[in-house]
Amino acid sequence: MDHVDRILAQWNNERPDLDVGPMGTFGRLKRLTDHLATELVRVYEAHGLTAAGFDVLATLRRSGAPYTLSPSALIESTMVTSGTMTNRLCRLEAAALITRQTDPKDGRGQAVALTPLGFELIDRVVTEHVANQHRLIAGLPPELRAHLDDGLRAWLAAVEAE
Amino acid sequence: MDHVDRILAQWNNERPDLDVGPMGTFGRLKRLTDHLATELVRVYEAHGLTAAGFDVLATLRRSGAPYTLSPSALIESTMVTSGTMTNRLCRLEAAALITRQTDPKDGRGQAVALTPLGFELIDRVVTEHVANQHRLIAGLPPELRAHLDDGLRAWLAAVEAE
DNA sequence: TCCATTTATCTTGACGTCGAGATATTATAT
DNA sequence: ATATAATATCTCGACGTCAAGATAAATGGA
Repeated sequence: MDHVDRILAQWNNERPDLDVGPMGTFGRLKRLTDHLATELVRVYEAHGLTAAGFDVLATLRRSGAPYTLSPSALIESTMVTSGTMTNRLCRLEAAALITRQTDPKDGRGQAVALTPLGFELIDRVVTEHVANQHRLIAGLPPELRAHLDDGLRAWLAAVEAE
Repeated sequence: MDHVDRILAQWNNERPDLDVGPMGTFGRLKRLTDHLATELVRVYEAHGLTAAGFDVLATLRRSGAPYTLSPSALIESTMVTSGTMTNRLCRLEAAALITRQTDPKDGRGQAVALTPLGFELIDRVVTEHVANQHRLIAGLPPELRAHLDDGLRAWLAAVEAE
């Protein structure tokens, strides 16, 4: 009988006509994600980064040398709008963690690249980030974790298939 | 080999020193939650509500007659800050979906109550919302869904136990 | 060649959120 | 009784996000 169960019990009282079974799944998903996001942000902030900044720097870092992508590619990877990406890039550029140069081949395009400073920073933060994720998932027994992974993978595939 | 698997493969290439197994779980969790949130918002917006507004109205509705709670109780239920709740309540009050009255027993406190209009609205929206959740989870086979629920419940309990 | 269309990015305005601090009220200790 | 602490809510400023539209550059067809 956790927080979500109590919510479901309230709905069953007030709206017995509704089958609120799925609401339990959605509710735990959201609540869990919120908690985890809060914990992950701690590490970013300890290094002066936001989740948004981490997202961009990590995408550039894992893309491999020369750690350069177009804004469009970053938008695609991170699932945000172009306005959001412009804003993220402006802040990261101001912090000297990335550079922006116009593509000589296509005057419309930009090349976003990690600076040495940005590379150093994201490499350090990612190491801590992964350790943080290990810590946060440690409370979930391996078998349950495997089941969770199966469910997440299947559901995500179903949702993205549409 | 989904989107998240590709990210993990990139990290394995670039940072083979890191054990990024948990990142797969975190990544699918976030990606799935983002997709689902987008779908849920469709229903709210079809009725002129935001997710924030729905959250408050639903909390009041399921609390039962007289559909009245203090801002503090709403903050507790919805896991937002006091500033956020004040902002939400102002908007809902302006839309005539709730009323705010100072508690006669305690001059510091307020009583937030659904108006008849708010009650009507949230009852209609919740019905559609639940149907929407049924639709979104339909792509996940029952056995996988049961495993997912087990994992979510256990992990949430572990995270909230700290 | 030249105009219309498409593409890539940026701009703007509105909203939701948080954190820190302000204000008002009540509770408590002396 | 009074000062202090605790509580409930609100205010303010900053940030991240989105949607819609603006700008600039490349492409393609007549």
